[in-house]
Amino acid sequence: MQTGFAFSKLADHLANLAELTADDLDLLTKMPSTIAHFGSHQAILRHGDASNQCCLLLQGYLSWQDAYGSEGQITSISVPGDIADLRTLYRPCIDGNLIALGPAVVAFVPHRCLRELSIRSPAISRALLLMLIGDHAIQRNWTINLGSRDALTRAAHLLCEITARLQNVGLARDFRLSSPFTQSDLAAACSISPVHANRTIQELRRCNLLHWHGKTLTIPDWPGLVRLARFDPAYLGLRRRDQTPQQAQSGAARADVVPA
Amino acid sequence: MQTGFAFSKLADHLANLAELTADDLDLLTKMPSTIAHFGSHQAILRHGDASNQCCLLLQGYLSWQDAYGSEGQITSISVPGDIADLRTLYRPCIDGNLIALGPAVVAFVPHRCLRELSIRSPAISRALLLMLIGDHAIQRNWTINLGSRDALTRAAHLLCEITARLQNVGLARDFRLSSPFTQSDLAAACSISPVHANRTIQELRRCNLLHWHGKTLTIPDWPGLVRLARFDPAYLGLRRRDQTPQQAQSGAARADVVPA
DNA sequence: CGATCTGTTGACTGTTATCAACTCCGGTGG
DNA sequence: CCACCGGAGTTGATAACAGTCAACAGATCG
Repeated sequence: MQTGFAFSKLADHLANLAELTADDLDLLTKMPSTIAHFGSHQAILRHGDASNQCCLLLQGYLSWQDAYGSEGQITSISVPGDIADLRTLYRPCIDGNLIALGPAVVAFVPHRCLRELSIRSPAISRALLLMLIGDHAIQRNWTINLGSRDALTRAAHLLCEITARLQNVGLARDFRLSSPFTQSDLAAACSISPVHANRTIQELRRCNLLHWHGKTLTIPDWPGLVRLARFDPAYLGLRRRDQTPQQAQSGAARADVVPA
Repeated sequence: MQTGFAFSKLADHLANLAELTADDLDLLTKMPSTIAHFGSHQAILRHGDASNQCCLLLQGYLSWQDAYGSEGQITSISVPGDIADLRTLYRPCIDGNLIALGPAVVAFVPHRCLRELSIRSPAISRALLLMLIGDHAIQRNWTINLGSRDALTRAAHLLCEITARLQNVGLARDFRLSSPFTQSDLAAACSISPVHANRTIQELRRCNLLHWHGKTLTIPDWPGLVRLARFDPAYLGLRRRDQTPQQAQSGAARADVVPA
């Protein structure tokens, strides 16, 4: 399903939300954009900025933080194929700081182009709207995560979410994902202290649910992690288009989840 | 700004999001709906339900909870004029439980009618989209609230948000609001235990930031509460259409906020 | 090859959860 | 009219989870 052009991850993501035709994909390839590279913890957008373009993530991870000093709370994370600031297409104000977690490659697309694209392709217009709704559902799930889980299950749930979203765009198929972010980043996303994040990760390692060495992270026991986190991917709202063996395994794992 | 018909609060809300003409308001008054009353802690929608209508709140409060047993985490609260399940208009699946906090009056409007309305009035279509984006922003703010504040400031921030949103539709202008919900409800919304919620409320009372007797709640020192909670209403995304004395006071209070 | 960032560990503190008992209030039925 | 009942609010004692401080080890990079 790798289409080989810069927006292939975005195409995967959109195709998981709505039925896209070859014409729709063709329109995507012709979309003009500016490619930019960012270093770890570099700010891409800052609170109060004006914006007339969207930030499409091609490689790496981005995070929204409410403060860009040292350890501002992370309110969401973007993976490749995401449009991190899609909402600015509809309300062009930046109420947070968009920070790269590790090196990242992004494509800036003018709002104007996305609006033209929406007019020419109802399917893409619909997919963008569903992407917005999906972001909302993810945000609601973060509220649940912070509100009703302890540090261990919170971290486990976050890892499940990131992995599932990566698999959605063809990454992390073997439960091995690049992890350029630091333990402090994980702490900021789970709202725990960096020290406690460290101990939490050690606990996950001890349970053989996580290997994290250097900049690679592997999940040796996906069903186990899913069970611990009580992770149910339904909220991601994906059509689960291409059922690969890995996704079948993930599906089987889901059946293992103990009902709340 | 009370227009005197059933949807007046919705009209207020929409008008705060986009410029509405007399024709737009006229279309609203003609919208068919079914009125229903719900008792305290009664479920309006349940996880997994199918839905072909939206639930517009006329009176009272609604909450989304992830479990409807006893004390499931509350992920958001609706005030009059809100369409609690607006997202089902775009993706018709219910991923949570919609519960009344105290007695509530709602109007059910078929999705079909809202879609026709959107087609006939671009302004209302736009306002609905901005309402969705606004809900998203509120959700993001709940993530921040749970992630970066302690019990006292969390409760204070929630009170500020509810008050500001009520004022947005012409309620609680004198910082006196009906509070049919229990301390346990507040606890579920702040993700603290009911016992600790009680102690937190007492602390707010001791600081003269809150009077809560019976089913009425008053805020004697709005600037003080805003300062404690570091509440900045900007995220609500309102056009702040009708500047009343009370709202002017609120604006002055906002200037008092200590920068983060 | 030192500077700096990240990860790791131990000791201590503090906020919040949990448990249990009790009060207060509004309603309900005898 | 009163006794009773259940839900909500209140209080104290104790325990668990997580935050903070401080020091050090290891890696990475100029």
